[in-house]
Amino acid sequence: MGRPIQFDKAQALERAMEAFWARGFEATSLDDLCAAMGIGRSSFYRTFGSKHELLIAALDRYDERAFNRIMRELIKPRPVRQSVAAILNGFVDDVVAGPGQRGCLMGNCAAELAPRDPVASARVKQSFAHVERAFREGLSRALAAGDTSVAGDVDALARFLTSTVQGIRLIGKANPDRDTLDDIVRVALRCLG
Amino acid sequence: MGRPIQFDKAQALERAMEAFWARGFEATSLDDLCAAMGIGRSSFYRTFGSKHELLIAALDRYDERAFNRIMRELIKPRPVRQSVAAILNGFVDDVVAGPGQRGCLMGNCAAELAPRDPVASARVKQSFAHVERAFREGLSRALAAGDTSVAGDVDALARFLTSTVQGIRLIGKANPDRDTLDDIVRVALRCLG
DNA sequence: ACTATTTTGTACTGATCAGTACAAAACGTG
DNA sequence: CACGTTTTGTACTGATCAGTACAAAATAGT
Repeated sequence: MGRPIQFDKAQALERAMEAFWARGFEATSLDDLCAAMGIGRSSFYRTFGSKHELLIAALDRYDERAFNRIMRELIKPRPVRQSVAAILNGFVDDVVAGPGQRGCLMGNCAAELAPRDPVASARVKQSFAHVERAFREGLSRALAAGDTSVAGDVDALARFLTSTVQGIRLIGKANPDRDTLDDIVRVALRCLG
Repeated sequence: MGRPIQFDKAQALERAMEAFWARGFEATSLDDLCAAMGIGRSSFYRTFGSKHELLIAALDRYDERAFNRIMRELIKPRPVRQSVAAILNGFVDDVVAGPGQRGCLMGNCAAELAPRDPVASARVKQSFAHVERAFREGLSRALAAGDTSVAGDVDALARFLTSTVQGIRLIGKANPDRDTLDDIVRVALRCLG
């Protein structure tokens, strides 16, 4: 009963996530968001509450995507070193070929909003922890299965790889040059043991 | 002749740099800046031109500091591996003990302003290039002098270390935990050869 | 067709923003 | 002490911001 909703909530959230990703939180106005989502202000506030709540929802969506993207590579049946290389090279490909200079939404929010937005900061921290966990589980499973393509402290390696992903994406945002990023990946892979 | 200037321009720029560092560009209002610098709006515009010009001046100042900080360690007479370790551990110390969650001003500006501010982005890119050059020259000099504490492609190592510094500082901004950052440094140092 | 209910479009609100106008203040010089 | 010159404090401007108010529109049930 009542007037039916005329837009898809999930799709609108996806568009909002991309808008925040491309321009950041403060620089994306509500008019920008409404235009990107294809809805009016009324529908916006009724559905998403506030600009800040929308950001948090977008971060949650992004976090899920990021975790799955990494996990999908790590569970492939091959030496885990190859999986890690595929993950890092995938981010390099995004920087060079994807929509320009977006970086990582989580990294962007860490840079822009920490420490003045504790709620967003907590999501960023949580997302980094998820990425770290994905790497840790992937490496750990590989080691337990006798994979000799990596060696060393799995916890430390997972943290290092999380940092390396952020480093690559941030450097790539300022300087989207494949040679530079390839160099970074090549050296980073040496750390696997 | 005329009324004398009642503030120190260099000190005011220093304070402005710290304000941008702590809060970012958009989130730091002109009132914030004037308060931090201890001057009024008239003096501000007469001396620095605009908020954006002030940011660029602050970035230049920061770049010089960052380059010197890294160079100072690298020219010390000791295995270059120790210098690199001192540099990375120095950033970890900053994250853990310094004023909270500022990250790197250049990294923050890359995340917040690229790609919509080409002037600021160019300074960020330039600063990353300076850091890369500092590492490259330090490593290169060490190798030429027979230092066996590193091995491999000096260009690639310099790029990797630049990325690692950004990774550490960004991860540290979201999660200022010494154990995590120590792990990252420990693994990164393995990449030196 | 009329009512109750929900969504939508649009005009509005008060706050805040970067930047400007302008007069008062503080100097050196005569 | 008066004048030219430069700096300073403050009030102002128009634009833009996030969020709200409210009536019109679109449905289901009667």
